Amino acid sequence: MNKSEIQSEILNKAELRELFTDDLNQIQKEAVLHENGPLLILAGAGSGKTRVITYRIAYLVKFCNIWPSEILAITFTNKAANEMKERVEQLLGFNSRGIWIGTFHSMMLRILRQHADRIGFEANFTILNTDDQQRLIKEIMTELKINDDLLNLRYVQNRISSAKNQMQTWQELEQESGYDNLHKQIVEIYRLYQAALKRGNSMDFDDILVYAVELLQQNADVLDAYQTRFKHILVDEYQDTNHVQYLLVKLLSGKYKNVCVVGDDDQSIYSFRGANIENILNFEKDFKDSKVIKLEQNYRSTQTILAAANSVIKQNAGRKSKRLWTEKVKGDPINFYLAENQYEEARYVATEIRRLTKRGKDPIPAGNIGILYRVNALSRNLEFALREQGIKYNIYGGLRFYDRKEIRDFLAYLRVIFSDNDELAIARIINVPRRGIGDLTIERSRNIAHRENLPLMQVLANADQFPELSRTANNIRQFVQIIAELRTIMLDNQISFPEFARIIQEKSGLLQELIEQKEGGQEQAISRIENLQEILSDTIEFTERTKQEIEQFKLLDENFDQAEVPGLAQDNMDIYCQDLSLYSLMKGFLEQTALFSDLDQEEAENTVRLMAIHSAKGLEFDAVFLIGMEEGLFPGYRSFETPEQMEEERRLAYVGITRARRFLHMTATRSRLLYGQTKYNLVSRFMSEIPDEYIREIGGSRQSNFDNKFGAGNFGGDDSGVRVFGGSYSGTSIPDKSSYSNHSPGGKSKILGSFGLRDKQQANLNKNTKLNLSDISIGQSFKHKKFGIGIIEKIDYVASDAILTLNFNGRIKRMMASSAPLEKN
DNA sequence: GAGGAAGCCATTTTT
DNA sequence: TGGCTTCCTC
Repeated sequence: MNKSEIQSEILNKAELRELFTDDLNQIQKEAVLHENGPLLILAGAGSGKTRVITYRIAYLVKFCNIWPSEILAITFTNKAANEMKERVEQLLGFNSRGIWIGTFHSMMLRILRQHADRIGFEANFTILNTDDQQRLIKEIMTELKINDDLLNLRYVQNRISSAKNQMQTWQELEQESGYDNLHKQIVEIYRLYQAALKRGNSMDFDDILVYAVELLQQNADVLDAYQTRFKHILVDEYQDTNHVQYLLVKLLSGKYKNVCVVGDDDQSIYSFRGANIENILNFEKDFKDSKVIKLEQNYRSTQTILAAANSVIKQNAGRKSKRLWTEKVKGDPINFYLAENQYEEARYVATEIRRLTKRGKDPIPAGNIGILYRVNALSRNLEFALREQGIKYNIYGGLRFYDRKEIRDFLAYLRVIFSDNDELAIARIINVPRRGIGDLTIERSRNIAHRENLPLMQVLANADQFPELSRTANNIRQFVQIIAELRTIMLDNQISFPEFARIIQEKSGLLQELIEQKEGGQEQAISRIENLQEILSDTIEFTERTKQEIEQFKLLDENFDQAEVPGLAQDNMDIYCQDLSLYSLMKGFLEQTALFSDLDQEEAENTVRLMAIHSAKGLEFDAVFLIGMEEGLFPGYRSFETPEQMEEERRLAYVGITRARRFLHMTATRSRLLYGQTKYNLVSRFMSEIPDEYIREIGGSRQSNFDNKFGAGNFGGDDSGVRVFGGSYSGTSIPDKSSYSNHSPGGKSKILGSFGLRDKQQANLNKNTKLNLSDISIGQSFKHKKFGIGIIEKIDYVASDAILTLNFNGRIKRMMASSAPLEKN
């Protein structure tokens, strides 16, 4: 959107309408102007949905006598929320502060803080992040002495989380099925976990939504207040909402029914974390008399790219009917490159990127190029090749800033200084850096705290009074001393928050430890020190922002009659920080870091961006590289189990393809070294779903795996792929032999055997396969070193491998034939 | 309680 | 392959 076009301060209503007409197509306009009643906007990829939402908000305020504070707009991420705020402000031409724009979590948290007492919490309850959550669950499991191979931490965490997403309490989960021992154990962990959270006056992320629903369901007055206040509710990315979120939308919109949801069922890619595609598919049933508007004109991609995306996604059943179209040019064909191995694939990507950025006419800026992949592990090979070509890049995803150890440690110090009773935080840092206080001491101190009903910090402060702690009392005193000093500084309130943060890093010894590691030659320490500095700038930024926020609220206060503006008086109460004291700032900062995984990270300046396809949702690039288009990788081997999962993979492919504006490259390899194993994957089925006319093949046919019976041509003896590669990319050397170390001639001939597998389902020539595929059959029994005797119930053939579903005396396990430690019984 | 060796296991991610 | 956990020894 052109900023200068929208100097809305000087626009009267007629002119604004004019502007609407200019900027929106007929259908978008219809969506914006719809006033009352439920509205479903099915917005295809690149159809301008963000524009529609922001215009709609502006329209409601400007033309429909709706106060900003009567609007609730829900986004998928905090980043999206900030962008939306900015764009709405541009349109409105005045402060849009009163509008509640944010994620479900941040908005519901705001509500919960106001009414915490109604659900049995103190108003200053704390939020557990994923890490805290894991530690707590682990503690409980250790206490229960659970060491079952099937009950690993992640699995339990997932089960609890999905129960919560379904609004299932542990009691309800318990009733679900009675006799399964595994199930019982999960229920028991869930029960103890909830009890521990409650005891600590804390909740996890999922709880925020669960408790919000409870609050509204059980308190008619509270529900009525919010229903009355929020005359309009807008929800973005509705296809990725889960059941609890659905309930919240339903509850909050109960009075006026002015709920507008925007989404695209074809882009639903988060079912693994409880997103329910049915929410969007059933919207018309759930909300009576709803209007449906389809945005089908794509403003992003060339015809070729869009046609390819359409032909892939149309393989899915059960979609809302829609057909994206574009007025854009036909554009370049999609390049498919079949590489020998992952090194070549990476080098192809790097060379092509260089070519795009350096081309004479109309070069593509690096910042407009994205490399997307199904699994983060694929980014590693690319890094090397990109560096080799001197291409600047940024990797998104993987370990996030706030998940880093040193950052978590620092935040834990903040929490410990802030509160006496944050047991998880204390346990985390009491021995960081090393102070000679081990697990046993922590455990004992905790027991004392629970026994004596004292905050843990006070037990530590009086360590010498408890005989159990006498051995380490000296070390504990050292720790208590540090915290006490820091706390005094906080209460004295004489220095700024950033200064204080720096002092914490020094006094705690965190910084010193890293400096010593750096001097000892440990490379990682350098970036860790940088991260600690980075968080200092976060505190500076946070202080500034808070200052502004408080001022803006003052301004609102002076200009408006509190009684007149719905919600103003209330909102004034619940801003993060009431003042700029250290205490207040710390409180606000901790709250933010709990919810904001990436304090809307600065967009890196003009660098190529690497990320998992999931993270690319909502983004677009002039040129996109989709790498690793291989069966077993994308679609991932786990998705072979059910048609639903396969459809989600296909939606993911659709999302990936539709990120591209002009150029799209898709790549696969003949042999891929991943997780320490070389695999010979078939080219992804998604490639075959794109008609020939849109594709230009380089280095090999994408169809070869499917129609080539005996490996003639592309898998023949010569390395034609390499020649094309080496020949057509000037400036690149032909890949040296070392690139091929994983690809022996023997390996090649073995690929041949896997061709017919899809049809015959029995060839077995893959050297990785421990079990002979042609020998196994349903009903056979095998011996597993851990689980004992198991019987094969199901065999799913995948590429040159197979997923076996085995029944070990009632326990169902799935394993890959190639790697499962099974012996014939 | 610390540190090293051995074993284990690998999606996707936001809040 | 490599990052993380657990087990074992000092």
